[in-house]
Order: sequence, then C-alpha cells, then structure tokens
Amino acid sequence: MHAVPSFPSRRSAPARSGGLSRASIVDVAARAGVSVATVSRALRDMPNVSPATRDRVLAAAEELDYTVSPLASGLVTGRINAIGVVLPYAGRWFFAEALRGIEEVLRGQGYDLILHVLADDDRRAQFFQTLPLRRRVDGVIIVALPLDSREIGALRSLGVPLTGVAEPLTGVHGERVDNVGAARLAVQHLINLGHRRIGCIGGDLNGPERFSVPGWRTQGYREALTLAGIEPRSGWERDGRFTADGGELAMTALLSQPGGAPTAVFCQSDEMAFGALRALRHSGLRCPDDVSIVGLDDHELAHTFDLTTVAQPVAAQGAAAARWLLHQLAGASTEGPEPVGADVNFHEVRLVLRRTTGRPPA
Amino acid sequence: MHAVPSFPSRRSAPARSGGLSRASIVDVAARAGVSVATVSRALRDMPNVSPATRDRVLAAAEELDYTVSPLASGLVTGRINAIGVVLPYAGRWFFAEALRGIEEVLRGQGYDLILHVLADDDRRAQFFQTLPLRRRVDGVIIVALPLDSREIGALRSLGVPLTGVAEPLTGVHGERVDNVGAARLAVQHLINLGHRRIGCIGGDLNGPERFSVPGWRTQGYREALTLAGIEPRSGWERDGRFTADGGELAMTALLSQPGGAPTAVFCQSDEMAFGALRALRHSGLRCPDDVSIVGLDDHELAHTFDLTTVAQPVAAQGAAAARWLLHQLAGASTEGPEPVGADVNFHEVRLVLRRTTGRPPA
DNA sequence: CTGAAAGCGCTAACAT
DNA sequence: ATGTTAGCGCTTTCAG
Repeated sequence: MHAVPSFPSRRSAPARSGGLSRASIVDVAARAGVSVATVSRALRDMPNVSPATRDRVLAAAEELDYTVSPLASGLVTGRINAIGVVLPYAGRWFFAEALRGIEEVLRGQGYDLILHVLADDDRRAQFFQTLPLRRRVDGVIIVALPLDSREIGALRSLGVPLTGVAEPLTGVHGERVDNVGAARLAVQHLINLGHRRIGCIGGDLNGPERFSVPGWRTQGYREALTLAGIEPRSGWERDGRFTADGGELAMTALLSQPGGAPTAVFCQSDEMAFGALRALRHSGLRCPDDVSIVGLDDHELAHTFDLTTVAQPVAAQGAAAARWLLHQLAGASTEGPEPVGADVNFHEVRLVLRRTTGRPPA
Repeated sequence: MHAVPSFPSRRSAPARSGGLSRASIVDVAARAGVSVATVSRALRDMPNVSPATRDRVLAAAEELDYTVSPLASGLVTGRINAIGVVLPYAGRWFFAEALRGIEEVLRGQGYDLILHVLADDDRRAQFFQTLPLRRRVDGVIIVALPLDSREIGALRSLGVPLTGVAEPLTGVHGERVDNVGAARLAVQHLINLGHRRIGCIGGDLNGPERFSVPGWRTQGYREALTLAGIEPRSGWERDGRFTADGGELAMTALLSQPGGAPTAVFCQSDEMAFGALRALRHSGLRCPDDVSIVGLDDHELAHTFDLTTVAQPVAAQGAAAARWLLHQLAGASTEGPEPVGADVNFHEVRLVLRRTTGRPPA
C-alpha cells in the first residue's frame, strides 16, 4: 500500500510497533549531517544549536516523518509523560464530564491520559494489589473515589504526585465543592419557598462504599433545617443510592410516610431527582404543585426535565486537578523533596431555578 | 515518610518516575543469584527455567517489590501494551458506555487504555496532524467517529491495527448495529399500533459532521413507512442534532406542521426523545395519549422516563472491538503481513416496550 | 537449563 | 556550537 522507497533503519524492524515510521534519531542525524546529540537538542528547542543547524535537523526529521520514541526518551529521563486517571464508574455523567476536563488539560501539555475504571469490588481490589499504574505514569488523578489509608498508601508508594476530585482523600490535594454549603443552598431555597416539611434523598451514610459526600450533604440538609427552626425527622431521610431507580424507590417510601409526606424533597444528585420525578408521576402527583423537588449537580439532562438544582462545575474540577498535577511535575525539579501542599481547592456552586420547585400546596 | 532501608539501585535515581520501587532486573538477578537473562525468562513464564530457579527468582522479585519497566521492555520488543481510544464526545452516555466495555477487556489482558477526546474541530484537526498516538499504542479503536479517507490513511500510517465502533469506516473492521433494521423495528412498532402519521427526528443528512448513522436510520424509517403503504412526507423528517435540546426544537416544529402534526414520532436517539417529551409537556400534550414517542439506544435514563425504545448494546460493541484488536495483535506474529479482515460484526437490537407509545388518538 | 553480551532509541554528561 | 559516549532497564541471540 504505502510504498517505502528506502528503508531508513538498517536492521530488520521489530515485528510491529510504533508504526511504519521506522526512522530513528540516527537516521535523522545522518540525513542532516549532524550528530544525534544535536538532533536531540534541536528537536527539543534546547539552547546551543545554531539556527541553521536547527532548520536542517527539523527538515530532515520532517522528511523522514520522524517522531521521538516516548519509550526510549522516557527510559532515560525517567519521565513518561502520562497521567493515570482512576474512577469508579459511579455516575456516568459525572465521570464523563470530569474526564473531559482532565483530558483537555493533559492533551494541551502533551501528556497522555491512561484510564482505569474500577467498575466493581473485584477490579478495585485487583487494582490496589497489582498497582498497574506503577512505572507507567508521572501522576495520578482519583475521581470520585473514597480511599482508605491503606489504599492511599499504596498509591503514594508509586512515588508520583496524587490528586483527588470530588471525594476528599486525607493528606492528598483535592478539587471539590463545599458539599455542606451546596446542600444548604438547595434546602434553603425550599425553605424560602415556604416549605417546612422537607425530605432528603441521599446515600447510605453507613454503607460499605464509604463515600463521604452523602454525609456532608445530609449535614447541610440538617443544618439548613435547624437554622430555620425546623426539627429534622429521621424518617424523612432516605437512601437513594445515587441512582435514578434508587431515587424513585426512596421517593415512593417518602410518599407513604406515616404522619404525612413531605411537600418538598432535596435529592443529593440529579439522577436521584429524576427517579423521584418518576415516582411522583406514577403516584399521580404533580410537581411542583403537590411536591417540589430540588437536585444537585446540574446534570446535562436536568434542563430537559426542568429540574431545579444546585449546579457544580464538574469539568472544571477535573481540569483544575490536572493543572495542579502538571504544576507539581513542573516544580518537582526545582523544589524540595515533597513540594506537596495537601490543600483543597473549592469550586463554586450555584442555584439553578427551573420548574420543579414552587410554593407548598395550600 | 517511607523509610527506605537500603537503596536497591546503585546510581542516583532519576528525579521522579515510576515510583519508589527502584529495584531493577539487575537487583533481582543479584538477589536470586542468577543472571538477568534468567530473571527475564522466569518472570515471563518462558520455558527453559528450572522450577527451583524460577521460585528463587519470583521470591527475589517479590521481596524487592520489583515490576518490569514497560518502557524498557517495550523498547526492545517493539510492543507497548497500550491501545488508543479516540472518540468525539458526541453523546456522553454512548461514549461512557462504550469506554466501559473497552476498558474492561483491555485491562483483563494487561493493556493500557490511552484516551483521546476530539471535543471540537480544532482538537480533531490537530489530532490528525500531529498523530499523538504515533509510537505510543499497539492498536486504535475509533468510537462513533466518521472519518474521511485522508484521516483513515493517517491512522493507517501508524502501522497498527484499527477498528471502529458504531460509525462505519471504509476498509476498517467495525462493530456496530444494523441501523436500518433498528429504525425499521422502531417505526414498525408504531405502525403496528395503528399509527399512519409518523414523524422522524434524526440528524442532519447533509451536515458537515458526516455521521452516517442518521442516514441509515432515516432510510429505515422510510422503508418501514413504504412497506406499510405510507407515503413519507419530507416535512415530517426533522433534524434534532442528536441532542435533547435539538430534539425538543424538532418536536416543537413537528407539532406546528401545516397539514397537522404526526400522531407518533421516531427519535433516532433517546436523548432527542427526552427533548421531544419536554416539547410535548410544554405544549400541554400528553404522551402517549396525544403523541407516541419511540427512541433508539436504551439510554440509562430511558427507563426512568418510561421511554419505549430500541435497545442497542453499547458496552458490548466496545468490548467486541477491543477483543478483535487484541486478537489481531496476538495473531500478528504468526500470520501474513495484512491479517486484517475489514469485516463488520453486527450486534443485535431489541424493542423495549415502555409507556411512551400507544394507539393513535381517536 | 543458564549466562554473556549486544543492542532497542534516546538523553545527558563530558569533551572539543 | 557540536560531537562522543555511557548508559536507562530490559529482551534476545548465541554460547556454553
């Protein structure tokens, strides 16, 4: 198919690999009539290369369709120009969005993004056991994954900078939102509307997943209530498992609560809110006329379903994490051994008013 | 923090890289009292290593917490154990789901997944210009991305096997569904229900994106109509840009069609169907009483919104593509130069009945 | 069954 | 400003 006039390299090429572009730095050097060292310098825009030489090298490289082998250069420099991203596949929307933000930043800086999806407990256990990231990345971003200290220790043993998105990791830098504040914002909106009977659909506070987010959001919910002089009722806090189906079940339970149902419900994620909306529809109840619903996320479909919600910037959190990591890598050479500030960067949330919240029924 | 009793390697380690686990194959060899060649063999389960020796090597490796450097081994073998996945970020759900299927297969075989998101035209152009996958992957999976022959050529020049998911790529192996058949299935369902006035919301057939999927689905729509003796009306085919908002706009337009609105609409994606549902709601129309809606995908939220749809297995398509690729790589050594069969593997679709379709209004 | 040695393609001293 | 050379850590002939 592609006729190769004369084969650049002198040996029989490896069976298959980086492509037909077999030219090596030696070929470029020969063609440009300089040494490989000069080629290396010219290609990386290093000082001490005369403009004329540089041009000649660049031309030769171009003609031979040459690209530096990341393997070879990584082997000597010890940098591999790749970042590992690990996520649990909990909440597709969230993860896809965070990934987009991360990828954009990484690509812009010439870093590869190596993805690890810890879809279930087995994969997760195996991941921490074998640590497949070892020797393969210059840094790691953990997205929406709560880790215990043993797991964090394992990751630390990689010897590369770490950062977390959404879930707090003790001792690790993080990008996230103030979940307590976000929840309070949502619930306060309900209170402002005149609601006093307000339910909450969140995650299991004592479950094995160890997500801390539901804990905070529940705390925010309670705080808002207390501040308004409303006594939180434990029966009005339900577990929706952060899925649409879970949200539906939780809402159904709320509706048949002894002592009357709430007139408004704060759902700790938009997907659960979608499920709650379905429960309402199937119960013949109208939203917001009978029951108000407020979510948290601003999922891409929240607008489509007219869901009032507290928006959080997901791609931005991912992008910020990526930027932080690259910054660490850049500074690693100049600064001391542990330049890490295990600090947290909080991102803004905002209330997005749509049509699932209104005044309580008379 | 982590006390390192005695540093395995003898030279000052590179500033930062594959981690604290600095032990090299030389260290393992020394510890096991064998040569590096034997270590290499033992670790890769090659023949010609006595069980006793193998055990000793394994133990030594374990004690030193040794892992093979993928860079070093890749450099000599020419295999890098990574697969590139490139996708357009068109349809978050689809892409996240496909990615999940791909990742699972790749991980199982010890391959890394290197992600490239071609979010906009700039990134896309840049991608094909610089080909950042070059020398970095053993194969490439293209998800839901239509490519022209120049772009396919560029990818081919990588010299690694290629495969496509969802969108057909001429001359490239692919995993997808029969889009014509899927559309016919959806529309036939509406016809069976008694509908004769059936609209279609799809993508721009002449747009710059060159997606071929909308073309086929539209063809399937027309075929089903024709087969039932119904004359397709061009005014009832609208572009919904494969987004919820686009679907809403298209549905609104359909509703104000001169000569009356359709009683049923086939949406070429579930996300557009969600938008169409919103248009109905805002027009005070009920579904399916006034207008029936059928989608295509079986998006994770389709169930939540009771959407009747034609389901396609997305993760399975991704997984199949990954398996095909690995199979090519495995066979590459034994077979001839181009072992590629640029064949297509079709995946089954099925109608999922829910509550957005019913008999036409009397 | 095991070891010695030659690189893979590149970068980083160290010359010049 | 440019060239020489010694490896980075591993796999792989080729000899034992």
